[in-house]
Amino acid sequence: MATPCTHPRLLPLDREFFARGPLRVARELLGKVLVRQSEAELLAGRIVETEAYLGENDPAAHAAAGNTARTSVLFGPPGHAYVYFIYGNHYCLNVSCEREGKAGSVLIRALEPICGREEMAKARHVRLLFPSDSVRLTSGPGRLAEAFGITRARDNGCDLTSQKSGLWIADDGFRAGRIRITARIGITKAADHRLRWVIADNLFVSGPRAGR
DNA sequence: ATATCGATTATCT
DNA sequence: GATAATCGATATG
Repeated sequence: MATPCTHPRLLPLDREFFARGPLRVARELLGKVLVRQSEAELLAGRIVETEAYLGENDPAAHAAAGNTARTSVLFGPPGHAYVYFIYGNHYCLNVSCEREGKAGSVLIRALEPICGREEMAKARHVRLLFPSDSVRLTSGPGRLAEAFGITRARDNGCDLTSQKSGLWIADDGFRAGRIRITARIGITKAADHRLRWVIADNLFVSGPRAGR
């Protein structure tokens, strides 16, 4: 049996939180909690790694292609999920920011599991034999999406400021300690800007040198 | 420890 | 037709 989740209230952030520039939102999202609630399960993970995508003038951003069927959520109101499919295998989750009409988003790159580890392990096809195995649940954008059952069909465009969507971002009072800012990972265009925020020394941060 | 590669498909040129 | 905001496996130092 999975251990029950006992945690302070997980109330959603308000829309104004997201109605700011992606740099600010990327920084402020560190330490917040991504929550998935369905009839079957309650999943929660603390955000430990984010990246800012700046909108139409950022060559690395999907919004650089303009407002298309794929990217329309990015041009909509803030606080909504932009989910895209990549490399024929993986989904990734962004939150839209800025005011409606202006693109800009934050990619959620890694979480530290808070509750629902057993369910996440099942979704990820991972066996939790040692404590260190939990790193592979949510360390990386594709991994966390799989752990939370996030797909484009299910979640693209959903309101991350509402519990009714079943997927939201909460503040449980935790405040991130030391923070590091680095270049973004896995991109070829505009790769020289420091637009990635991580909680220093957190084992669940993705990429090399994050611990094992 | 780093490097390289295959998977597999939506989207854009 | 090429590429991509990734991951897991395999090879090599």
